[in-house]
Amino acid sequence: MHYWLLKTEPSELSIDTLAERGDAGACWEGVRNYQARNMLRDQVQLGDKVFIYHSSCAQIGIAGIARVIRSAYPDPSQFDKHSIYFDAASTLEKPRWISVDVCHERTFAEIVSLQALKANPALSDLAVVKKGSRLSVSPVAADEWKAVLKMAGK
DNA sequence: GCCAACGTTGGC
DNA sequence: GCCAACGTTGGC
Repeated sequence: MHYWLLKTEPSELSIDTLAERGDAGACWEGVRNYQARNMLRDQVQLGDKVFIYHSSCAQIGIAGIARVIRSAYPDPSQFDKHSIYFDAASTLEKPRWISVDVCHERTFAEIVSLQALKANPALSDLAVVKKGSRLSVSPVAADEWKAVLKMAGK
């Protein structure tokens, strides 16, 4: 099992919205970066745990935990002409973009802020604390996972 | 709204 | 294949 960090703008899909979906979970769609796509396709596995990170918002940071309930499959939004994620160059036979499904596991009592993440020396390698990091999917080491849980309390 | 960092595009 | 121009991301 591996750990990941998934970025989302809460106005698009927040940890609260994810919680409302319950066991059905949500499709993690709209990843349009090849490096992130490759990780979704090749490495993210059923049962993996992910941190849900809120970006571009009032409270930036890790908001909670979700679990992968369906591994790599073609991102439906690439075929949807009405979606902002529509990609005319992608075909059913050769889909270009990949989704996974995740379901909510836990919302932290308080968001573990980016500031706090940056202040923790144990997390200096976390992609999200690095300047210019734009990957929407990034790996989290087991000890980093534990360190964040500790910061979240309990 | 600003701007640094990064990714993609396209002319050559 | 190089690289300048452009677009996007995302923290501040």
